[in-house]
Amino acid sequence: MENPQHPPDSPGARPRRSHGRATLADVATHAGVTPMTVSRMLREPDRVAPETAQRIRQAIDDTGYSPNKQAGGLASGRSAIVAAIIPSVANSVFAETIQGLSDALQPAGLELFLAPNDYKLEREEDQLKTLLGWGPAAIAVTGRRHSPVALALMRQAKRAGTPVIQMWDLDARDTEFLQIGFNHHLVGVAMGEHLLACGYRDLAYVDSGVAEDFRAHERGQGLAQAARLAGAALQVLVAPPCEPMAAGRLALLKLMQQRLPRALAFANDHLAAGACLQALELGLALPDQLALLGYGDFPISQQLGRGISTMAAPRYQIGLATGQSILLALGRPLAEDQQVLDHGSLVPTLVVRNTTVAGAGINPANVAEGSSRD
Amino acid sequence: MENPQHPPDSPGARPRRSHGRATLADVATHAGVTPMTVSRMLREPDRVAPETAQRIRQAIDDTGYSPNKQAGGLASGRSAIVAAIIPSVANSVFAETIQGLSDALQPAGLELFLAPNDYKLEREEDQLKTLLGWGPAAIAVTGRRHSPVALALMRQAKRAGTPVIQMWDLDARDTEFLQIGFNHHLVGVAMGEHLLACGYRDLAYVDSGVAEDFRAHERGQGLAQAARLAGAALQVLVAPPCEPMAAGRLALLKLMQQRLPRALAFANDHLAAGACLQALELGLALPDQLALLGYGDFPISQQLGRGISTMAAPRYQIGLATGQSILLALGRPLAEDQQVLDHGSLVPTLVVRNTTVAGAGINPANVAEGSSRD
DNA sequence: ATGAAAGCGCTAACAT
DNA sequence: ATGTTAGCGCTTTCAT
Repeated sequence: MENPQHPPDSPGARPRRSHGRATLADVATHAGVTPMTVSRMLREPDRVAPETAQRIRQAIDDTGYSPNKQAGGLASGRSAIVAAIIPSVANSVFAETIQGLSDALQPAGLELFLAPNDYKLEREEDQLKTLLGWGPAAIAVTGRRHSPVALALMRQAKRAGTPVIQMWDLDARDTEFLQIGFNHHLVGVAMGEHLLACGYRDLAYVDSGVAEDFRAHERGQGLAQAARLAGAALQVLVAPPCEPMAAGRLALLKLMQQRLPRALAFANDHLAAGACLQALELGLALPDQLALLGYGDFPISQQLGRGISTMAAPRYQIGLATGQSILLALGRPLAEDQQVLDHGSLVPTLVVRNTTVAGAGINPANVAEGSSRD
Repeated sequence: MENPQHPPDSPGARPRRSHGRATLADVATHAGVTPMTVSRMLREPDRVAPETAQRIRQAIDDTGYSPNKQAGGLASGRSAIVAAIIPSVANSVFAETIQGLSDALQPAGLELFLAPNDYKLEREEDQLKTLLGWGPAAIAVTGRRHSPVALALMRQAKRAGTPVIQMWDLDARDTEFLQIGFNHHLVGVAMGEHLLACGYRDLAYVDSGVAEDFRAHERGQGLAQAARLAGAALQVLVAPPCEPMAAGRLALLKLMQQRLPRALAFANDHLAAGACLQALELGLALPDQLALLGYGDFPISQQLGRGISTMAAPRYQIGLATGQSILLALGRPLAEDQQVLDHGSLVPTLVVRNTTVAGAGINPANVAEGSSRD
C-alpha cells in the first residue's frame, strides 16, 4: 500500500506517479542508501562496496525493480535505441537484414525501432521525424535515395553525432553517410557478363513491379550497359505487380507471346523461380533453349529443377555489418562471440547453377544448411 | 551558435544539454509564448487561438523542432511504444505478422519495439525485463508458453494496466491475457480429418526441427488424435535442422528408406514443398501414390506441381488483429481506412489442392495476388 | 486563452 | 565509497 501523505501547504505539491512500478528511490529506501548509490551500482558496479552492492541487489529483487529507460535516456542524453527504416519486413531480404541487425545489437543492449515504409519514399520523412524524437543512438535507412527533407533530417542527425547508415547500397564516391552494401549497377554488369560469357546474345531483364525498388532498376541498367558494350540485344520487361512467383510465370508467358529471348535475368529469385516453373511446365529445356539468372540466392533457387543460377546477396550479413558498424561508431564493444565482418564479404557472388550452364547444377537433395524452423 | 552564459554564483547551475536539437522552450521563445502554449498547441490545437497557433507552427518549422518522446513519455507516464517478442523475423510467418502489426500501429503513432528471441524461451525473460523498462503501451508475445519468471512479468504488466497479448495461439479456457490466434491442436485434427476423409489410413507427420516450436508439436498431436480415433496409423518424424526445403526432401528420403506412408502432413509448407519436389523428381505420382499436406499456405504451395494442399494460416491478419486489439484496449481510434478484423477470420482454412485430391489443382499461372517487390 | 510551478525517474557534476 | 544538487524536456495541475 502507498502511504498517502497530507498535501503540504505550498500550492504545487501534486504527486503524479500513477504506475505501480518500483523506482530507483524505492530500491534505495529498501537498501538503506541513496538513489545515487543504486544508480551507480547499476552502471559501475566496481565503484560501490561489495557489501552495499549485495544489499542493493537484494532490494532490487525484492522490489522487482527494472530501470525506467525513458528517464535514464532523458537524463543521460543517450538512448539505447537504434532506429531502422526499411521498405518491408514481409520480404525475406529485409527480414533477414533485420535479424542480422538485431543479432548484433541485442547483446549490446540496444533496442531496435522498426519502421517499414512499404517502399514509399515519401513516408521516410515522417518516419525520420518521429524516430529522431527518440534521440536514437543511431539510424539505419535503406538505400541512398531520399527526399530533400529526409536528407536534411539525416544530415541534422549526423551533425548531432548520431551515426547514420545507408544499407543495401554503396557508392564509393559518396562519403556523407556510412554505407553498408554494394553497387547494384556493378552487380547488374556482372550478371550481364555472365550471360554474355555463356554465349547468350539476346537478353531480357525482368524488373520487379515495384516503382521505388531503385536498386533493382540499377541492376537492370548495369545489365543493359554490359549488353550494349557487347553489342547484344536487351529488352526490359516490368513484372506485373502480383505475387512474385506468379509474376515470374506471367513475365515468361508475355515474352513468349512476342519472341522469347535466349536468356532472362530477373530482379529477384522469386521471379526467376516462377519463370523456371513455367518454363519446365512448358517443356522448355534449361539452359539449352532458355537461360535464367536470378538475384538473391533464396533457398528456392537451390531447390528448383537442377538449381537456378543467381547472384547471392548477403541479406543477413548486411544487417549484421550494419549493427557492428553502429557499435563501432558508438565506441561500444562487439559481443565477444561475434566475428567482425569484412565489408568486402558484402559483395554478391555469382552462383552458377543449371539454368545458365548445363551440368553446373548441384544436387539439391544433398544441400543442407540453415534451419527448418517455422 | 549557442549562447554560453556565465555560470551563476550558486554552486549547482550546470547546464547539461549536449545535443543540438531544438526544444519546446526554443520554439516558445521563437514564437513569443510560453512552452506550455506550444505543448498545448501540439496536443489540443483547438485550445489555442488560431493566430497564436499560426505563429507557433511557423516557429516549429523555423527551428526544426521535433518533440522529445522520452521526455514526453516520462512526464505523461504514457509511452507510445508497443513491444513485440517473436521467435524470429527471418521467417515469413512472423515477418508478415510484424508487417500487420506495424500497419495497424503506425497510423496511430505507436512505435514498434522488436525483440526476436530465436525460439529460445529463456531469452524471453530478459527481453520482457528490458522492454518493460520502456513502460510500453502494450506488449505482444508469441505463443502461450512462458517461463515462470516471464509469466510473472506479464502479470505485473497486466496489473499495471498494460495490455498483454499472446499471438498465434488460443485456448478459450484461459482468459488471463488477450489472445489473438487459434487452437493448433484443432488445426492438427482438421489436417488429420482431411487426410482420413481422402481415404488415407497410413499417415506420417513431419515436425519441424525446432524444439521450441510448440505450436507445430501441437498440430502434430491433433493429427495424432484424429488418426487414433479413426484407427489409422501415424508415425512422427522430426525434420533435420537444416534449410526447410532441403529438410523436406531429406524427410521424404528417410521415410522411403523404411516404408513410405500413404500420406504426409508437414509442420509447414516449406517442408512440404521440399518433399514435393523430391517426390516429383523420384517420379512419384501425387496424390495417387503419395499425398502431401502442408501448413501455412505460403506462395510456393500455390506454384509447385499442380498446387500443394495446405492449411492457410492468417499470418498478416494476426499481426493486424493484434494491433487493432491493442488500439482498442488503449481506447484509441483505429485508422479510418482500417476494417476491424473479425477474429473468427483468424482460423486457418483448408486449401485443397492437388497433393491430396486428384484434379483439385489450381492453374497456378492464372493466380496473381500479392506483390512482386523485392 | 494562456501561464506558473512542480514533478516524472534518472544521471552528471560536484561535493564529502 | 557515498551523498547532494540540479536538471534532462516535457506534461500535469492549478491559477489567471
